[in-house]
Amino acid sequence: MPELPEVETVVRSLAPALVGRTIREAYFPAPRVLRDSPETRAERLSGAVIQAIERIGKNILFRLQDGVLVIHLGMTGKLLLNTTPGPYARAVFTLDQGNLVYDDVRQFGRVEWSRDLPNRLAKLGPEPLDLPFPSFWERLRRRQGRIKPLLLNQAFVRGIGNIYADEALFRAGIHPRTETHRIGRQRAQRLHAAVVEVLRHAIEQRGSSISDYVDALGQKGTFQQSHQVYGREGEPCRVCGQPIRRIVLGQRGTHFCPRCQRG
DNA sequence: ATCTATTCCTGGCTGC
DNA sequence: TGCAGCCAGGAATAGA
Repeated sequence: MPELPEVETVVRSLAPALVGRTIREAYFPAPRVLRDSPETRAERLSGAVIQAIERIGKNILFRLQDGVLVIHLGMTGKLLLNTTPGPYARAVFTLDQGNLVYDDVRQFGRVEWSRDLPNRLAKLGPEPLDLPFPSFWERLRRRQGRIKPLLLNQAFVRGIGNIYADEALFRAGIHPRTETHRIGRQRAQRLHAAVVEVLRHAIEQRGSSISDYVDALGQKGTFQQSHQVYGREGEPCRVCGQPIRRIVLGQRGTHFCPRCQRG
């Protein structure tokens, strides 16, 4: 599952190879990834020079002269450099040197061209690694509901997904079902620090490879080895030995330690 | 406006 | 061994 650390790793692995390259041809074997973006046409992309590559939350932005190409990896999306397109290639960009293949088994991802920044990106919350605690606290105080779904809400902060929400809550010692208004300033401070710490650490480890995540060079991340709760149902907590529990919260699998994380 | 449930999609499990 | 049926989940969308 590509979340902020995985997408950041993909961007870092793409940038040296792609900045300055020209897209010669764009081909979409599975137009579903274009969703309802009729303006994303191969003719428009042909001849475009990639000026910069950035990450906004979980989105990858390719800055072109006259617009921007936005790719969201969804659940199983991969951007691969210089490979032969396989059966799940959904978009293929032939470059002046090499190629770039967007591969996505489940087609939850999307590829979208836009002249300006798409509106849905403008609606996203701030980057969690660029959000000082006082702003985080201000935003948190204005919200209702349980804390885990809020962390997943991209309008609250952008880039956190199911893995890092669970991992951050464990590190902060907060039960995922905790009502947001019951989190005081001190616990909020612990949560803010935990989010920053877990994301930074995961980026250093080049992300988590749970099922099939790899970067643009096909390399796996190693942060899954540092997971404290995600994917560890029934295994002993690394802090207290209590078995890790899994519940469904906000329609998402949620992992936590019943002893270390209290409501 | 804000929160919650549903839908999309398919490889890989599980269990009979 | 084979196969039906379920599961994973990001985010757009609809409903409360």
